[in-house]
Amino acid sequence: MQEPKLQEKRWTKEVEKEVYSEWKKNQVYKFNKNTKKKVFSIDTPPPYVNTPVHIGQVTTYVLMDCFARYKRMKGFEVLFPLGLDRNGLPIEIAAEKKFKISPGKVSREEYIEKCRKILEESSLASVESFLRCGISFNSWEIGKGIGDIYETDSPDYRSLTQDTFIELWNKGLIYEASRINNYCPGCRTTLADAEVTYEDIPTNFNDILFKIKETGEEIIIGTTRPELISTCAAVIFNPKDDRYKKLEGKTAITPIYEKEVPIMAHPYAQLDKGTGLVMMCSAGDLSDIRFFREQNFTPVIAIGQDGKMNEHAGFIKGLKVKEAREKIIEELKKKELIVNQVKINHRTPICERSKHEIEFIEMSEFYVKQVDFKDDLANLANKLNFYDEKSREILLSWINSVSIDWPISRRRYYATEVPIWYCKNCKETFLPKKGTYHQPWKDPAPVKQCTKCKSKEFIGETRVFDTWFDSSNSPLYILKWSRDDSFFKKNSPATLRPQGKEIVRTWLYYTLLKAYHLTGKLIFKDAWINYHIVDENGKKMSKSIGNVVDPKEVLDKFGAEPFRLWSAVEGDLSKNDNRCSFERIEGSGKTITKLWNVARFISMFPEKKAKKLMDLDKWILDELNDLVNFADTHYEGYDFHNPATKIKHFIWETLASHYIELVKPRAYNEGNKFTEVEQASALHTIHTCLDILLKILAPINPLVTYKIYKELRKKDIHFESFPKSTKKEKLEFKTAELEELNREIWKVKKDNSLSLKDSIKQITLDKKFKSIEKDLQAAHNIQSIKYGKLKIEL
RNA sequence: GGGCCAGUGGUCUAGUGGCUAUGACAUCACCCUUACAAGGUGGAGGUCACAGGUUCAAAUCCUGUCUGGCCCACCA
Repeated sequence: MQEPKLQEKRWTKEVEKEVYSEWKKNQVYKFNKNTKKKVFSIDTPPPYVNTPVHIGQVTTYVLMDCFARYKRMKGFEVLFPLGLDRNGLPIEIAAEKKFKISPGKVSREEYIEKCRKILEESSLASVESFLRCGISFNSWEIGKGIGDIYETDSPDYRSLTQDTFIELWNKGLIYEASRINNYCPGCRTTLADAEVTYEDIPTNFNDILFKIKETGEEIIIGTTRPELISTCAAVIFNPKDDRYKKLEGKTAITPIYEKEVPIMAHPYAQLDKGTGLVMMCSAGDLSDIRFFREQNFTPVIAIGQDGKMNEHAGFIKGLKVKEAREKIIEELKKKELIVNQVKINHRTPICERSKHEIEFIEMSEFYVKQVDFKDDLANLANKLNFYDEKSREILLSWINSVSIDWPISRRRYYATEVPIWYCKNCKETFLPKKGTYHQPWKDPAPVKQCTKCKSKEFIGETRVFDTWFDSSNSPLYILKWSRDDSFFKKNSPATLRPQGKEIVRTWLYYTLLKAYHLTGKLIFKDAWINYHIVDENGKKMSKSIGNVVDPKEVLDKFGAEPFRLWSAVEGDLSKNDNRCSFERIEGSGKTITKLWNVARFISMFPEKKAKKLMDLDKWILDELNDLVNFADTHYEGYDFHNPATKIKHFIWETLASHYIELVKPRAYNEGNKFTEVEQASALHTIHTCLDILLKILAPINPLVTYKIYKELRKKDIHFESFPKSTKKEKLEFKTAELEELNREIWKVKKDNSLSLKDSIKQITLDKKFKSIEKDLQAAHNIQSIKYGKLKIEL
């Protein structure tokens, strides 16, 4: 026996800092491009830099780190880069707020400059929580190398985005068209359907009087959008609706505007909704748009890009949509044209980001074809492995619902520019060469002279890309598509895409779509879709409720290891939301302490080679072997929850309470009651146990296992290989039986107010325990043992 | 409107037909036991959301209801 090799009495945050700082300094997880090992690649979600990192986000990165570390121990070279998302609206909005600017009022250069100012301040502050959690990203340095931190607004990344555009353009998969689109007045830009959500918003349902031109009779039409009466192009009723059959072919006159419109039968009108009569306006909602396309009506757009009514709206011109609605209702009331008004909850499309109500406005945008490829995409979705399987449905139902192509151009500034120039004279389009970053609004055109009309003047495109057009490149970027062909060829598809379920319809879908267009294949094999960390009461964390937990607070209070263990133990994030409870995180800390103490205890004993193993030692190694198997198969399927729960139980119960208590006397061997061979078996086994335990726990708790292993073995545990299972031993007794026996003895002593070290005169045991009788006798201080039905005599 | 998932002691949770329903946290009582009071032992606490059905047997299977969460939808 000696002094414990682990000096510190407990695991602390200070030791954590020592460990992760050392990893960062020595770049231990750097990606080796020339490796001979198989590559396991993780297409990590780039966090948005301008919002503080959320506890849920950190939890998902911790789990990704578990995957990465496990794969390293299984002999893979792991590509695990950190990306930072820096494009798009939130940055612009922050800049507008802080510097009181808006597009149009300042030059584009100045506007972009202000965005960069905002980005400088946000810098890498958000990354610190990742570092403190011991996450094994390949690099903590920003760079272009494989595995380095990348930024989505770097010229390197943006040029790749432009390259994908050029390639898709050349393949004929992109076209420009003028269509009615989702438009967010708050963000002042077109949105794709994927960026629109719905909310029930209370609004008035107004019954309005229209006149029939031919007969002079009045009809009643219900609508939530009276401000759009000026754009009404038809009145419809359901073909099965007998009430209105007589109106077929007649003409209705719209109130106030006095416009004559046809009345027709059409299945869009539902019998039981409102009065059964519907006024079809251009762009009141999506069904209107479809109707106009189908009927070949020319839409009249009454709402401008500023979200205000335009000249088509007549007397309500210049008013914002909501004001216009109030104004026209007032006017209709004055003329006694409203016969009824009811408050209803109307399912209203809103912008996912700014929460403004969506309007439908016609604009010219670039589109990526997707409607024609729905079947191919569904096939692809069926080939992708989903963890958990039920998440596949989210993607499939989204693909199924896609009805228009993907509008990718936006009228904003801080984003990747659409790389096109136009001949000023004949409007011929010119795309640049791939490989460099282009800013057509300020850079000269890639050609000197128009190939068609010989003009020498060009206009650069001013529009930019949807941020999803950028984000959906991430796997192409990290695998060096179009940059390092041999690397891409060797390592594509990527292994894993981990991401939140709420961005299945955007990030996951668009990534698959783009990679399919560009490569014809799946771009990753596995998709691990995570649910959310919610607050203690199961409510979603949100800024407005004020229940968002800052990961720094958790790390300051409890440290990384309790947090990491909690992340794994708390629940399976691929199946359910998990609740964030400080009490539970703190509780996990006790397990870390227990582990530390077990290791400290074992470190007091010298290591010995065992000539022969005792049955008790065989038993614990067997138990651990089961645990190795269990962990290995579950880790393989990205399940760390079930193994973590079992490992925790093993540490507290099987190992600490039962095995160590029983083996102690033989390990100490005071008074030489045991032979040298028997003692050696104990000393060998406790060290072997600790080794294996540390290794299976290393992916989950890298800092503490690293430290212990380093102190005892002088090696980096994370580059050891994952333990392999061995043959099962044949033992007379089962684990549950042994544990029950111990409990029974402890209970009898306790009931008789004896100390645990007090002796027992005689015990009668089942014969199956014969092979470990010496250990039982010593541990429980038994004077004599007989065999038969259990009986304890004090 | 359609679909999916869930409902188990105060809280969270395991349990897909079979002993007295698992475990954790919290709570209460007792105990310094040669690594660990950030420990140990023991106790209290549940009509398994509700109603009906299938079965020798139901937390578990079926039907319906209620509640919560999510996804989709052309609801004026």
